[in-house]
Amino acid sequence: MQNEPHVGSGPARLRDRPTWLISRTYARSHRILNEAFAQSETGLRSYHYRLLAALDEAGPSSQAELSRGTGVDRSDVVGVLGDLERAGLIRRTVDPAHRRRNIVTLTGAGEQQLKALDRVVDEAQERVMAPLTTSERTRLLQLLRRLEDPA
Amino acid sequence: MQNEPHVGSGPARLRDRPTWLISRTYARSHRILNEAFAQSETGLRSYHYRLLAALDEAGPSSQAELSRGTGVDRSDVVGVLGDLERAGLIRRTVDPAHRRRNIVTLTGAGEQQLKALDRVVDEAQERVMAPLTTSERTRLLQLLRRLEDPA
DNA sequence: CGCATCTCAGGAATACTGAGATCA
DNA sequence: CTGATCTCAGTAGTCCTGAGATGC
Repeated sequence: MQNEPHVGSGPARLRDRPTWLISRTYARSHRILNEAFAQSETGLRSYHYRLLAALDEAGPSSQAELSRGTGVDRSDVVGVLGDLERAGLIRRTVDPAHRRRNIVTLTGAGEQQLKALDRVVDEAQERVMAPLTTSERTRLLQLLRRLEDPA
Repeated sequence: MQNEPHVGSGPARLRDRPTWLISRTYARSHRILNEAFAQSETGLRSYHYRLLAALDEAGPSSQAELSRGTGVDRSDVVGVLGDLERAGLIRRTVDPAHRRRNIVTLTGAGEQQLKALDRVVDEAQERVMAPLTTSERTRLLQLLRRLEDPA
C-alpha cells in the first residue's frame, strides 16, 4: 500500500469503527471455535453445542423456546435437532397438553457429550481471550452484556 | 422452560461465555448494519464498503493487499471488485512493474459513494452502540483492539 | 524450480423468508 | 378465525479450499 496521506481521511475509516472491530473479533473467535470443534471429531458444530447447552441450562424445552433462547432460527433448529436425535443425544416427545409441540429432552449420552464439548469450548475460549488479563476479560464481558441486553 | 435447577449447572453454560456474547453482539451489529445498507438502496453491502474504505485509507492497492487489509477472502475480492468496477466506483489497471498484479484505484464517483455510505454506517453504528455511554464505548473499543491485535 | 497473484468453481456454516400443515 | 408450532424449501451473505493460469 502507499503511505502518502490523502484528502479528508482523518481517523481511520475502517479500523476505528466499532462495527469493524466487532466483526473482526467475531471472525477470530469463530475461527478458533470452529477449529476446536473440527478437531474434536465429534461431528458436532456450534449450533449443536448451543442447543445442547441451552437444554442443559433450561431443562426440557419446546423447539420454539430453544430457538428464542439460542438465536438459532426456528427453521434451522429442526435440522440440528434431527442430527442430535440421530446421534442419540436428545429425545423428542409430543407435549400431551399441546400435541403440536415437541418436548426436547437431553439424554444421558447428550449430557456426557455436552461435558466433553464444554472442555473443547473452554480451551478455545482461553485462546480467544488470551490477550486480556482477568480483570479486562470481566470488564469486556460486562460491556458486551450491556450491548446484548440493554436493560 | 423449567425453572428447577439441576445437576452441575453452575454458572450459565451459554450466556456467560465470552464466545457466546461475542457471537450475539456480532449478530446484532451485523443485522443493524445490513438493514442500513438495504435501506440505502445503493445495492452495496458491507463487503463493498470495506473495500472502498480500505482503498480510501491506504490509497491504490493490489487486490491481495486489499484482501489482507480487510479480511475479505481473496476469492471474494474478485467478485466484489467486479461489482464496484461495473458501478464505476473503482478502476483496475495493470501494475507495470508486476504485470500479473492489478492496481485498484478509487474513482471520483467511488469517493462520493463512500462518503454517502459513511453516513449510513455512522447511523447504524450509533444504533449498535446506543446502550453504552461515551466512556464505555471507548473502553470497549480499547479491549476489542487488544483482542484483535495482541501487540 | 520457487513464489505471489488473479481468477474461477464450489463447499460449508450461518441467517433468514415463505408457505403448508397441525392443533389449542 | 387467530395464533403458535413444527416442518420443509429455498435464498443470501460469509468464510474457506482447491486449482488453473500468469508473471517475477
